[in-house]
Amino acid sequence: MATIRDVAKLANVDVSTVSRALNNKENVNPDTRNRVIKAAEELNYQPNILARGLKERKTYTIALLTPSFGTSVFSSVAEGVESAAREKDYTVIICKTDGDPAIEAAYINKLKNRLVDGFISATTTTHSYHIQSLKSEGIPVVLAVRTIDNTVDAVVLNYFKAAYDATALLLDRGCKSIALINGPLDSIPFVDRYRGHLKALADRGILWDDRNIINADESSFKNGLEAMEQLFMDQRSIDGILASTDALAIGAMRAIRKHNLRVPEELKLIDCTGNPITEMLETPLSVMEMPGFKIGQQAARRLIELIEGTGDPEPVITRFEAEFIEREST
Amino acid sequence: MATIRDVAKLANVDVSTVSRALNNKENVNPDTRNRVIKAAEELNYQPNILARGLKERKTYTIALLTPSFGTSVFSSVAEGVESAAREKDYTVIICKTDGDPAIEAAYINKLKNRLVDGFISATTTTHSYHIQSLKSEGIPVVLAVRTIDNTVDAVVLNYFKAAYDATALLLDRGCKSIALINGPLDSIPFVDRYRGHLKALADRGILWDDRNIINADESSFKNGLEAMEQLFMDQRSIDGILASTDALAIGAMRAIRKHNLRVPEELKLIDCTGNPITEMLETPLSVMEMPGFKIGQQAARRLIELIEGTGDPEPVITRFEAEFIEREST
DNA sequence: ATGAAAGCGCTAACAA
DNA sequence: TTGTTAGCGCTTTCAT
Repeated sequence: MATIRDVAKLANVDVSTVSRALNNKENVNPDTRNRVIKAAEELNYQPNILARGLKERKTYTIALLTPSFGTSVFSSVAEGVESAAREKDYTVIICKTDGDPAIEAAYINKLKNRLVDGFISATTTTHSYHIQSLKSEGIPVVLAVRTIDNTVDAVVLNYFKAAYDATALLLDRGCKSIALINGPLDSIPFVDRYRGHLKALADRGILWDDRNIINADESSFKNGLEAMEQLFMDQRSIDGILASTDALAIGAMRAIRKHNLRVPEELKLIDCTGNPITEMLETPLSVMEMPGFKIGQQAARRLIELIEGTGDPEPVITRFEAEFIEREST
Repeated sequence: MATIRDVAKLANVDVSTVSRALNNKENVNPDTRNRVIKAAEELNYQPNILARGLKERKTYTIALLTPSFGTSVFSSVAEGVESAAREKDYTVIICKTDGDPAIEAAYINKLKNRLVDGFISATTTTHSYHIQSLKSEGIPVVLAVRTIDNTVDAVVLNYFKAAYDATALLLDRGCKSIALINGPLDSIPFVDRYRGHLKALADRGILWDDRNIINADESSFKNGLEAMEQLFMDQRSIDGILASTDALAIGAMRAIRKHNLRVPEELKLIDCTGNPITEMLETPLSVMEMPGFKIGQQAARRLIELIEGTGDPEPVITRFEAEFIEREST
């Protein structure tokens, strides 16, 4: 593996000149620069990123903290992060935390010491202690999917509007009694959806029934299924469902199928996340699609701005809008 | 951020002693070691991995080359890799290649220069040039999901047996005419499944109909759907389907649903991959489950063996067996 | 415009 | 057992 020294020798200059030439610094004779570049090419020289990082105190790598990759919006977010990072010639380290604060803390503690230049935290969970402390140590962080407060950069969906619009749409389609299958209210995205749903109802002068709103402990298939079963048990004639996430929606669909209700004739459902999988189900779901890829991409771009000191030094919260995609559940 | 020097100063020893004490080397006085450890803790000292890597020519980082994370077995593989790597205190860099050899080559070229200690290539595609060249440069590589040949380490499923057993099972359940919806035959896993399927048929003395075997260009939802439509168009009375991957199976189910066939009464289906999502579908699929997580885990463990020079120096191909999980499609 | 030299934080060979 | 020292490959003052 060729080092800067080999290039210097071949080009008949000092290593410092090679460094200058290859990094497009001022004050290097065009001829010399060309000679250096040619030598570098000839030797297929690749700078040692460790050595450079040690000197520059910069690694051109970022860490992505995320609970999992599987069938959730986080896989799209991860793909977006990777894509934007690669564009800028950054590399991304994955840190699967299972949503466990201890694993998150261990990762942060290990990596912040000069193995990464910054962190993206993509999660819906609520604890924020480690993120805050990172922030206070001056290490660049950006949140994806959720916000904490206005002091830390974040890239999220306009959850409020997505839920508002979905509810309004269900109403427009003639639904008389709509239920919300939501996640835990200790997470801002779920709170916002809850509020959006209620506001849409209120704006139409509809009184809501608390029993039609289920804030499950967890956004999972099982919880979606159970929530729907509970709705059935209550014997009320729900004809519209707003599900906050894919897992919740898919779980609900399973219960609906078991009870032999026809979708969308007897019951309409809108899913507020809409990963690609929702298109492939036996009953393709109508969704307010959350652009996970774009969110990841923007989070990475913003993080790199923060790292490189370009762009707005003040925290910025970017909100994407969901797009309604009508399929067969409405 | 505390450096080794700070620790040395606090413990009143030389930096080399600190290094020895913290790395559990021989020949260090227990008292001194304790003093050093205490000082390190007090300062929350974390060794600078770049500096150590520069010296040791080792980064404790591995690269995972994979086409995508979304709804495919690769997300499980990635989770397995991350898990095993974290256990050994390694870190993993994700390299999403979209299956594009050029992106793969770019990643390899960038990272092999001392940013990673080795590579895991998780893909089903067929080209292997870059992997071979890595191997020939003496850089540790392990394949996951597919094999190339016996010269490079790999962790795979026993695809042959999975397809054989699934076919036999369908036959045992009374299917008279079974179709195989498979991926492209330039990929070893698909070839093996093809052979397993045929062998099971042959062992029962069943003549197969070539029209019942569809080797799609790509393992996608769309191809699964189209394959199934084609099977319907041929007007033959298929009563069993063996689908090689989730996407293919889910696509097939969509077509089956459209044609209003009852599953499993009129048509039984076994999916040969079985990611968690297949459990959540409206018709939960019976699967020969491919343990993606375990495969990723084992690939990472083997790679670390290779990196650290422990374990068998000869290439080893590990084959996991699929497990039949009966759900509602059989 | 170029070279000499220091130093990033660590490990390890050698000396004491 | 511990300290001294060199050096990993690079960037960047400071001289020239």
